[in-house]
Amino acid sequence: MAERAVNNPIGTGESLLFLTDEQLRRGIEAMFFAYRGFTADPDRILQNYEYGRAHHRAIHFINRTPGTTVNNLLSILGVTKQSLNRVLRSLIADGLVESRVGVQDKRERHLYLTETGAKLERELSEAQRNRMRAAYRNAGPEAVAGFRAVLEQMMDPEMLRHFQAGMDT
Amino acid sequence: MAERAVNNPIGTGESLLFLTDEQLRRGIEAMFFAYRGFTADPDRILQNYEYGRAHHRAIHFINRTPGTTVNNLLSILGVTKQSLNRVLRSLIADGLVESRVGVQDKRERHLYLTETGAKLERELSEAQRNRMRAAYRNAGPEAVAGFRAVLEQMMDPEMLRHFQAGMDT
DNA sequence: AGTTTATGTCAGTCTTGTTGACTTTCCAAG
DNA sequence: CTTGGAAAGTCAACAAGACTGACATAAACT
Repeated sequence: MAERAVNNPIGTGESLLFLTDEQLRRGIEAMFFAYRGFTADPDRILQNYEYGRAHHRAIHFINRTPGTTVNNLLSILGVTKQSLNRVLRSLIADGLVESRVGVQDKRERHLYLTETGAKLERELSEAQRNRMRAAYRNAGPEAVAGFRAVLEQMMDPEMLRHFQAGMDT
Repeated sequence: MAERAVNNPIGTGESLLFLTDEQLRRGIEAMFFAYRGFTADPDRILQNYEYGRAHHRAIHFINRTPGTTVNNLLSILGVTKQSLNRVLRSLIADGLVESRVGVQDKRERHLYLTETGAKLERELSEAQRNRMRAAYRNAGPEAVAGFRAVLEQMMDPEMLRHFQAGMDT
């Protein structure tokens, strides 16, 4: 087994993985450089609106789960409520997000995109999807499955929970 | 073709890719959540040293290419020199990085990790490699190849250049 | 000699994260 | 029923790390 592994460092067959520090380092740098590309297009667009990445994240997840509460958004984004609040305040003031007091629990605020908010969301996600689509196409179908599998394994358990929660919506 | 594509959205066979916005959205969120996991361990460690992610990045690439110049580091990291300078200044002051005046071109500063710097680098990269290794193992060999292929496709051309430059070192 | 390049620094701003203190609302134990 | 704590959200102040712009120095190039 050890011998086969040496001959097939990251073989595609039935061999086990034999991973050198060097190969792992390349994976790490791939993540670093790719994430830059991943955020580049939305970042460019956001400058025209005087918003930042934090606004993009809020808009994305409010769009994914309309009516989500501030608290739920907090645990998804992993920031403090004060930090998120500043972002939400500006989005609400600018009329991109609507905040409705909860019916059952009046402490909660349920968040929705307005038509303006949905329009920005589409502009941002279209740019990001175009890049993702191009990457998927050029890499091929098997690569996409592998990409998703490794990324899932890289998540912390709670992040994985949030990720999978978005599957059944 | 359209029919087969519908039946095999991201088939592994000879079918072309048929990508719904929903599938692309999952890929986008996978990147978001996975990047958090990717940086979680180093971030935790860095708190003990009163450093941030910016210091980690500098340390990583100085370790990858010892003797690199400030200018080269700038184009890899994609930040302004003022921003990088603040980070380098503190690392040099704390004795983790050494800056040597260039021999041929005395305007250049060549950067090296000291023994202390190399020690922190090992601590950080070990944590990050462990996570990457675990993700690779759980996802399997074919997944790793796909992961790398998609990430490369996601990079901007200049990032890809820097990424590939690190292959032959 | 004059220009460009590589680096460093000062000052000021912006985004986005943090902690601390506060209000409103809900719920449950006495 | 009341009261005290927990939960959700808001306001204020601060810190890290990015940015721009201006300027300085030294070395290299033309």
